[in-house]
Amino acid sequence: MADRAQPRRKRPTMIDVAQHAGVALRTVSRVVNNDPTVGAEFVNRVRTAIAALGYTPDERARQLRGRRSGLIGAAVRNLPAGHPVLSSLDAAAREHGFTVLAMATADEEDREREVVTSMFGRHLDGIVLEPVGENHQYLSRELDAGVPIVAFDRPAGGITVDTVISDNAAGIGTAFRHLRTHGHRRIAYIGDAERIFTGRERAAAFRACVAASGESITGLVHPGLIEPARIAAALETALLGPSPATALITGNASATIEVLRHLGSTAAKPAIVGFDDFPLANLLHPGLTVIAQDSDTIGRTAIDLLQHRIDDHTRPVQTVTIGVGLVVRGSGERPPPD
Amino acid sequence: MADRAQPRRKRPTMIDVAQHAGVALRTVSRVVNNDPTVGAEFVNRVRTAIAALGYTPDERARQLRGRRSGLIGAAVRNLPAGHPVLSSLDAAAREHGFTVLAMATADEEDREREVVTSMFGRHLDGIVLEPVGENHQYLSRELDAGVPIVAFDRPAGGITVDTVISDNAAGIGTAFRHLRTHGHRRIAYIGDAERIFTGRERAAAFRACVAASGESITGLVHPGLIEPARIAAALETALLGPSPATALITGNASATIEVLRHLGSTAAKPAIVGFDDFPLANLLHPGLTVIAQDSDTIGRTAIDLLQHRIDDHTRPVQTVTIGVGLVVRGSGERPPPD
DNA sequence: TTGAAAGCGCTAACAG
DNA sequence: CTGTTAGCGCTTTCAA
Repeated sequence: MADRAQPRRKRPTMIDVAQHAGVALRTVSRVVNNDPTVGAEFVNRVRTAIAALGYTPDERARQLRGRRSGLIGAAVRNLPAGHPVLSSLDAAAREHGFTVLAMATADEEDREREVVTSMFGRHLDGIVLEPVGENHQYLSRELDAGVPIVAFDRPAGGITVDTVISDNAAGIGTAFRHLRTHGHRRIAYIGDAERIFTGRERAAAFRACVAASGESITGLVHPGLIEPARIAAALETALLGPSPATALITGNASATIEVLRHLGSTAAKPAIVGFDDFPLANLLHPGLTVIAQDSDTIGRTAIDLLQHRIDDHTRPVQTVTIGVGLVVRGSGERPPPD
Repeated sequence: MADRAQPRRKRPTMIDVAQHAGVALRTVSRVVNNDPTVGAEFVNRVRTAIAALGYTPDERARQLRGRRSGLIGAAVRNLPAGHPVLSSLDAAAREHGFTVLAMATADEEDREREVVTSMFGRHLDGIVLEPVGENHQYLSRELDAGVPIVAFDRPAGGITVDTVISDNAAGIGTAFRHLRTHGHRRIAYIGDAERIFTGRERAAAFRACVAASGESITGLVHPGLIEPARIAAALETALLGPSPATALITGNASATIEVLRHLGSTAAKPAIVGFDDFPLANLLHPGLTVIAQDSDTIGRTAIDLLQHRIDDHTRPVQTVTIGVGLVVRGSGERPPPD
């Protein structure tokens, strides 16, 4: 509380430091940037003055003069709710000497645009984007200007950028075969809407699996919004029809949770393999068998691609597909009722 | 892929736009900032030039000249792992016309300092901080300079700033009374280390509850690191001693999860009330009864305090305590064995 | 209503 | 090794 009321003191600038130390502006700049060609005596004087005045460099001015900012923008859907990739992005970026500046797109296209535009305006060293929607043409100008951009989780539409995605088809295939191995013939899929890239890919892969198995697909595929009523209806169709499913594949973590919630108030005990792992999946009874994305590798790969693009903006654009794993915990190994 | 190889085109500046439109620099600036005192004809010419060149203002230069940045920094422990407050911070900030720039402190003091210093250097409009460690004296200079800072979840040590915290003592009290009401006499606490503020507050509140109840406290209070071995040992002491506990209060979400995990491989079925709610708490059997923090109100309050501080940097510093709630789901209503 | 010129705080050429 | 001098791209006095 001390002196909050005193006249807002102006922050000292490099000039103030130079005067205080009795040296030229340039010398202060050299000391601040650890230029080795400064005499020990001068370094000392400047350091003392900096400490005395409490000087901190103004990043805005510094960068205006055209240095790298050391900042990578991460435009992600949500900041909080289980964004495992963001933490590995952050860790990997740190190892490359970058700081991650995260902003949420709230899964809205307009918001994404605002966020990314604001990042451009700040001249960050690069941008990692979890694209929302289908059209990212608005990025093409910056792309041409050489701004490094990497997309992850879903591709950016209408532009060609380095991209990191999970092997969704392989994941669905693995889940399907796992359930078949455990004796299931009627397997249903409940997942996200197909206007979302991952929802589309996973539903398509599932349809291909069913077709290859020779089963009739009727009543088995349920893409759509993740909301209680829709999920309840999908479950009813899948589990109570004339040729009911004995096993489920859920298309993402939200779908899994909604399905489990609904099943909790039901007698039905289908086998379940969920797409996406989540922290508490092993506390359930039985534990939830999942297809786990390798979020750590996704994050690291995104940063690697960005670093390469920063180093050479002419290198060929690359799409990297990251493998997924099956984590067996019990829910996917329940046999079908005889 | 089109033309990635072409010579990196320089981004157009305001001067380029002015030349292209055949007007003065100042006029372009006026148009960009929606200054109404510009002739319609000029506005048109400038707008056309902007579109033709794909001009975007350079925020760095803009802010260097001393405007508000519209950015609020959020220095939080982790970006991903269940940070509910961050999302409400983001939402509330947006309503105030701010964008949240989130950076992770990784719960390391040095890292926090780096992050916050970098935020200062960027001259953000304010900073919301989840403090790490005990000493935040290094902030006092900026504080005196009038930079608005708000702490949440834990107080910042050694400085006086607006603060938002949950009513930890009330939460523990509620949990304790709830378990007593359900017949428990021996209630144990397993929580975070006491060098952490919330760990300290909750353990202290728990001790006070036990003392008030007249029970002996021996073997009941277990603060410390959240790691399997320590939790296992604590559980053993609490549940298998000469006067065993029949109910548990866990000090935070990590502790709860570790406790549940351990109990899963055990015959013991104590009643449990966890501090902190988490997404899947209601999928467990029985559902987990928790003390839930009001993260939404915490986030909104932090932004409100920041806004007020921005509007008037002389106003008295304020600490706001946010109430917590009891969510009954089953685990906390188990009776003690007779 | 529009324009010319002076900086914001800093780094980068170029001299001394 | 150190100092002087231009700007970076923009906003802002102050004139026209």
